[in-house]
Amino acid sequence: MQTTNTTEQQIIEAARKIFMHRGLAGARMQDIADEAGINKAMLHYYYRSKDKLFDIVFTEAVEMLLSRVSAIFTADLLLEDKIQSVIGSYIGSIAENPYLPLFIMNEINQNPDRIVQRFVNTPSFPNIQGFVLLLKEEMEKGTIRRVDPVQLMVSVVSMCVFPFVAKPLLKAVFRIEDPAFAQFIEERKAFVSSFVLSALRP
Amino acid sequence: MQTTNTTEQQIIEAARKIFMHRGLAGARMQDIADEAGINKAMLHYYYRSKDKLFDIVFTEAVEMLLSRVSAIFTADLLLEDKIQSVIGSYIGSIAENPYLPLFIMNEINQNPDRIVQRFVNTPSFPNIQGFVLLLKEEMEKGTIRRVDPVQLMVSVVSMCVFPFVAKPLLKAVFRIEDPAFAQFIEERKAFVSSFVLSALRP
DNA sequence: TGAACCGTTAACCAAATGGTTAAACGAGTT
DNA sequence: AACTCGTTTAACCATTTGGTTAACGGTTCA
Repeated sequence: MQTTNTTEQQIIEAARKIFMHRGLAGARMQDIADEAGINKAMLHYYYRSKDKLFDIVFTEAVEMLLSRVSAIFTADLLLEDKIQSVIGSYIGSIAENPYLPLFIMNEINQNPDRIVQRFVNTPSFPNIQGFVLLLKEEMEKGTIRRVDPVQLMVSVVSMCVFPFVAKPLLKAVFRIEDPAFAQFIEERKAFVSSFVLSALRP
Repeated sequence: MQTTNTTEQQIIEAARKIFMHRGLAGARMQDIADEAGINKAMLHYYYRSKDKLFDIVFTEAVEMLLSRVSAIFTADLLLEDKIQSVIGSYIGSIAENPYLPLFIMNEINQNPDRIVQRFVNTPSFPNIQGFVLLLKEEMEKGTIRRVDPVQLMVSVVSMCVFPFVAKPLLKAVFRIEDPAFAQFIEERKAFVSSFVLSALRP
């Protein structure tokens, strides 16, 4: 993300790129070194081991993803215009880092324990409770249909994130070529928000 | 899946299990051999190389996933009761093989070319066109709201599949423990169908 | 000038890993 | 009993890979 040029930074950036694309098991220390344009020994000089280096990249990635989820569930929306802008910027932010979700999903599945530890001290942990209450209020008032709040939240995230996770498969099944896929994503911003709002009509 | 006991079958079953959990890069031939309870050399005796063995497992998996997607987009539904049963059985079938989607998404991302070749000769390739026409008819008639058919289809698949792909993350974020997660999935069947139907109300 | 220090590198090492091979095994067959 | 032939195994091999080390080079500072 940053553009500093210190060796440490170069290594992290290279590691991020390689780990995100190939995963922990698929990444080679040599590839990371090459990507950073330095000697392999430097990786160990700055970050003792492959696991240590991976942990840094992974933690950072989780942080990034969670802060995005947080943003979407930040209170005082559900006002029709707000939900539109929030979903739009959510999809937009994933589009900037399309490999992030699959990377995280995959590594968490490989080693579910890792995430638990991360969570203990992650500051940007999504505040679910607030949003749930807000939803319940609206249902009480009758402004939206009664639905399970958690199911709803999972659905919104699903619709935003899944297209990126499944991109190559979707491209193949729906015969969408690459410039068209970008447009598909762009259109998706409007679609998802109107779809959700429509489903919530009382 | 099958319960035959021939060595060849045992190997495939073991390979399926290991590859699905660890991916191509993370899987070790020794682990597969151990899982099958045989010598490592047997793997090469029956299936020349790791890649060949992986291809078989992967192709089979894609077949499985696509046939499920196909099923959901098989014509003459959209009748309220039918959509409910189709989505229900779709989610149910994924629940029987919860690692399948993430496995495929991930491996396709690692090597997008693989899927293209597979597709040429896959019999159960989803017939999108028929479903799109059906949707357009209904929109014409005014029985459902006007939406982009592809966006809709992607949304349905997203809502059904994503919870399995993101399971560990969802469990952590929403504090759902394991028995409760199964119930969450069970409830999801009804939720998704009613959510979709509700969103499509004219 | 030269010692101390940090960043950097080439060469090296041990373990892991995919793959091979030659021999052994075992059920038919003659 | 001996021969055949598909199956199985232990031992082995070459390469890859994460990690280490010793030396090199520049900068600082006394």
